[in-house]
Formats: sequence, structure tokens, C-alpha cells
Amino acid sequence: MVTLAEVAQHAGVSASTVSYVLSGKRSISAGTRQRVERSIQELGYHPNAGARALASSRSNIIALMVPLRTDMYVPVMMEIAIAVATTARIHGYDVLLLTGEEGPDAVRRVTGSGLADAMILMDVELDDERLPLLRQSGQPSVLIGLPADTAGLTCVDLDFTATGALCAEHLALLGHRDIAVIGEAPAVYERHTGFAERTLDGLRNRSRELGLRMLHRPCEGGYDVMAVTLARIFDERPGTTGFVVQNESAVAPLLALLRQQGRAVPEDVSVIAICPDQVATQASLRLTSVAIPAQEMGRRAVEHLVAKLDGHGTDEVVLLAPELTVRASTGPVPSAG
Amino acid sequence: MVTLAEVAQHAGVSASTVSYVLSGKRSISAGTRQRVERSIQELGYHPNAGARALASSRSNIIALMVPLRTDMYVPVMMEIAIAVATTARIHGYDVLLLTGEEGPDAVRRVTGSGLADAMILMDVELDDERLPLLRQSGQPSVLIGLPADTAGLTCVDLDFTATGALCAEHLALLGHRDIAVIGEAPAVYERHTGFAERTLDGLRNRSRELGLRMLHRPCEGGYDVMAVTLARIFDERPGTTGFVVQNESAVAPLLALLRQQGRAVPEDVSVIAICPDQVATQASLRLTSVAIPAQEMGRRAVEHLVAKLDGHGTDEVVLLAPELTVRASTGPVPSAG
DNA sequence: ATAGGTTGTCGAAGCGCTTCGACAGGGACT
DNA sequence: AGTCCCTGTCGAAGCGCTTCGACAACCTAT
Repeated sequence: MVTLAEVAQHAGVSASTVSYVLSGKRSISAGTRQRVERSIQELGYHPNAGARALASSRSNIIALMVPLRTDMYVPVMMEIAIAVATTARIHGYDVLLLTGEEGPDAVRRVTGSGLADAMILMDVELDDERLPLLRQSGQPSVLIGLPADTAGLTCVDLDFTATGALCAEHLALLGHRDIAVIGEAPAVYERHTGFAERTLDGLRNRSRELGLRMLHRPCEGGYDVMAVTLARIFDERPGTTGFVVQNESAVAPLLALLRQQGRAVPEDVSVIAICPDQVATQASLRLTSVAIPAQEMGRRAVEHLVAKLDGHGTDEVVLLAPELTVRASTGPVPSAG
Repeated sequence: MVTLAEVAQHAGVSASTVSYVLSGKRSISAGTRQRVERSIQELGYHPNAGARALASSRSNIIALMVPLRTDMYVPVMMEIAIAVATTARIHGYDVLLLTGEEGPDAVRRVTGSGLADAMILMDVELDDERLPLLRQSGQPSVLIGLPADTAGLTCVDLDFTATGALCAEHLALLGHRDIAVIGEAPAVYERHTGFAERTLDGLRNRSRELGLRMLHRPCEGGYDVMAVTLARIFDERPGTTGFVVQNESAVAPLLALLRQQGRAVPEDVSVIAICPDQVATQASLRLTSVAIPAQEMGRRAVEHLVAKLDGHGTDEVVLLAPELTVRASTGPVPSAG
């Protein structure tokens, strides 16, 4: 293993000079810089991460805590994680993968050991038990998701309240009066995941304002469960003509079932999905949808974190504005009769 | 930040004693151990990761390189990643998340800097460009996937050749003579991903042995693409009665299309999926399938790696035996007429 | 020519830990 | 009683880097 000292000797300069060439923290003459850089090349030098971390108290690592659960749409999580890793590398950071399993302990461990310089938390609950620790640790962090109390925290999320409202508006505008919301799995609501509840709030409030009747049903996804859920919905509200689906694994089943029942989309019923664009465009018909901007969320989270680490960063709640793309699954309400 | 020295002082022992309490590398009297442990508790001490890495040349970090691509079924990747992270923690390791994007450079960087003690590579191609580097670096590593040349490497993978053979056997046994294979996206074959080609080999060879006619069509997944693919298949081989699907995002569309065309499953055609159990059980009918044991692959990979890091580890290719679960999507070939 | 300010380089200290060799003390033997 | 060997503890060195203060060399303005 090649060390700084060896590079220095090879280039005929002192160790500190090599260090300054690497970090750029002091000015170095062009000639010296070139000699050092050549030596680095020739010897194949890579700075030792541990030594660097020890001396500078900076690990250049960002910890990312991903949910262990699989009751939420996994590809979104993965897309966020990859966006985080990619963006982090651009800024010179590596990413440490923590699972939600460890919970608050992981925060303590990472904070205490200096393993990571900062944290990104995904799947934040409204009243998340990791937050008090995070606040008191003073470690720079960004949440992807929105807890109830955001004081002293930086959060990045899609504006799910606005997303819900947007869906209600779109359906109302098309003349629908009775809509049903196919929500996330019950467990998601039970643990008070912010995004699910906020979407619901947005839907409810806007529906009320617009005079829509709205029925909400959590749904675990999968064909059989969806079949039962759908049957119950039409039982209770036979006049339902609009659907908003928030659980991606319920999308395909819903479409299949509607077709099977002879309900044409969008002629008889309209369907809006809240899902990544890929899901919306790969379904059996192109779905009107509000996109979940997974990549952007990951990217923004890292950029905020890096800004904080560089000193110019603020506590802030960033809510991305939802965008509804009209495709082939929504249309005017069928004329009565 | 609390240091070893402070703990030592608080407990009235020397720093090295505290270190030995922590590592267990020398025997410590019960009394001393307890005093030290109490001090650690009281002061809330966490060893500094950088200092530890520097002094011991061990970072206790495993690097995991996940594919950046999204043309393969993402949940499997995620499940593997999470199993890796979880298992690694059990053995005292953390996981560094590397994206495939960086390619061979990431191997060099991680190896050279001592950032990680070992690597796990996912999405290995038959002739992967990262392998020469990995071999020469001498860094302990495990591949999830199977390259063409496994000399000097440890690999963990599902036995996809056997998987293909198993599918052919099952269909042959039910009396099918004409089968179609819905494969992964063309890009997956183009970059010579081992598992896709091996599955195909297994299917082809066993089909030949059993007198099956087999048609293979790569397929990107999604409803529209699947529709075109399916139409071409029945065009070319109208007598097709058996399907093997390897692309998870083609499963739901295939079932929907078959139903739409009035072909009953399993009465008219049989369908086997190669996919995680969750996909097989959540589809519109319970699918006969060969499971992809994502968790087990992740777990085994880590365990092998840890064994290597502990000195008792061998280069070895671990192929997990496929298991076919018969569910409701396969049945005897329809009697002619 | 001289004071004052840059610029580029160096030496040394120190980050917090692991680990090696040393050694005091106490049993179990001769 | 003396030797030997454990067992448990300590001190010190050193891991490879960053960073601070020092300082020589040069440039500019008097």
C-alpha cells in the first residue's frame, strides 16, 4: 500500500505539500503540483480513508437509512437510494446503507462513531422515534418524508397534500361526483406514515370543497385483495365513477378487475394513479397519474445535505409540487342513464 | 466526543486495557471488565471508526455494488441489498452502497483506500470488466451472479441452468409439446448477463432432450410490448400451450392478455414464472413458479465473505438449487380438438 | 535600499485507536 | 524456598493523514 510519505519522497517534496496538492487548501506552484500529480499516478496512490477520517474528523460518508419493510412500493425506495448514491459520489461522498431495522440505535452508533458525516432518513413516520435523537445529536441530516414536527429539521418530499387535492380537482373537473381512493396497505396508516395521511387529507379537504363524495379504502395490493376491496366499494357506492390509486401494486389488479366487470376505462370509470411514471406508462392503458419524483427527491436530499456540510445550509422543508399528467385513463363522467 | 482515554481514566485503568475489554483479544479480570463497561455506559462512549480503521487496517465495512440499470426487476435487487445489510450487521459489518455506474473505478478506489474490507458485486456479466481488477487486487469478494470464468472467485447464485431445465421438465411432464419463453429485455442479453443466458441454456437443452419445441422471445415488459410479443408468438407457433416467463414485469400483462384472448389458464395454456414468491402469489391467479431466493443469496454472500475475512474461507461457487412450486397456472395440455 | 506583504514549502504535532513487548503478582510445581 | 508459567495490566510506538505555525524567497511600494 502506497502512502502519502512515499509519494512525497518520490516527488521530492514534503508530505504536507502532497496533502495540500490533494486538498487544494493552500496554493501550490504549478511545477510542484505537476510533479506530485505525476508521482501519484506512477505509484498508484490512494489516500487511506481511515487515516483521513481520523486526521480531519470527516469521513466523507453519508449514511442512508432505508426502510426494511416491504409493504411499500420498493422500486421507489430503490430509485431514491440510487439517486442518493449517484449524487453523493458527484460531491465526493460515499453512502453507507443502514436498514430501518436498527432504528434509533443506528443513529446513535453512526453519530457516535463518526462513521458518517451526515444522515438521510427515509420512510419517516409522523412521530418518528429517531427524530429526537437526530435533533440532539446535532448531526447534519435530511429526511425524505415529512414528520409532524419539522422544527430544526430539513425535509424533502413530494407535496402529498397538494397531490391529493390535485387528484380531487381533476376528477371534479371531469364531472365526477363519487370517487373512491384505493390507499396503501393498512399497516402504512397504522404506523402513521406521513405521505399516506397527507394524501388523504388533501383528497378529503378538496373533495369536500368541491362537493365530491369520497370513500377511502386501504388496500394491500395483489389481485385477490383488490377484488374484495373493489366489490365492497361498489357495494357501498354503486355510483362511483372515479378512482385514485395510491398503492402501486393495486394498479394492475384494479385495471384487470374493472375490465373483467365490463367497466370501461375511461368511458365508464376514470382512474388516476399516484405512482412513478414507469408504472403509469407500462400498465394495460396509459394512466393519468401524479408522478412520484423519486430521483429528484434523492438528489435534492443529498444536495441539501452537502450544503449543510459545507456550512451554507439551512433547515428547511422542501415540498416538490406535484404534476398531474393526463393520459388515457380519465375522462368526463358518463352521462346518467 | 468521548475517547478511549477518557473511558480509561474514568475507570482507573490504562487505555490499552479498555481496548482489550472492547476487542476481547486478551483476558481481562471480571472486576476490571465490569468497571470499564460501566464507564463506557456512563460516558456514552463509541469508538471512533476512523481511528479504529487506521490502527487496525480494518474498516469493518463491506462494499456492495448494485446495478444502476432499471431494466431488471428491481425488488429482487433491493431484497438482496437489504439481506446483505442485515446479515452484515449481524457480523459486525456496515455496508457501503456503490452504484454500478462507477464500474471498475469503484473497485480500484475502494480497494486502494481501505474504505472497505471486502466487496460484493451484483449483476455480474459473463465477461465482467470488474473481475480482472478484483482478482489482482486480492481483496476478499463475493459475486452474486456467475461469470464465465470463475477461477479464483467466490460466487453465489441461483442455479439458473437447472431452473430452466426444471421449467421444461414440468411442462413436458404435463404433456406440452410447444412452449414459449418470455425472456428478459433484449438489453439484458446484449450485455451477456449470466443468469439470463443460463436459464435459456437450461431450457433449450432440456427441451431438446425431452422433445419440446421451444421459442424464445426477449421482452421488455409492460402491457403494450407484451401484446406485440404474444401476438408474434401465436403467429409463429399457433400450437403453443406452455409459457415460461422470466421477466417479472411481463407477468401481469401476459395473464391479462391471455384472458382477454379467451385463452384460459391453466385449461388452455400453462404459465410458469421465474420470480419471487410474492409476485407469483399476488398475480391474478396463483402462479406455478420457480422462486428467486433473493434473501438467501444476500445472506449467503455475506456469510461467505465474513468467513473469508476471518481466514477460514474458500473460493467456491455456490449454486442454490431451484425449487418449483406448483400453483394454479399450470395443468395438463388440453386434449387436441 | 528597506519595510511590508505575498506565495510556496516544510516540520512537527496530533487525531483515537490497536498491539507489542514488558512485567508484576500469584499458583503450581519441584 | 525457589523456579517456572500463567494471568492481567501497562506504556509506548505507530497506523497515514491533516493542519498549524514558521519561514525563506520573492515582489511591490515607498
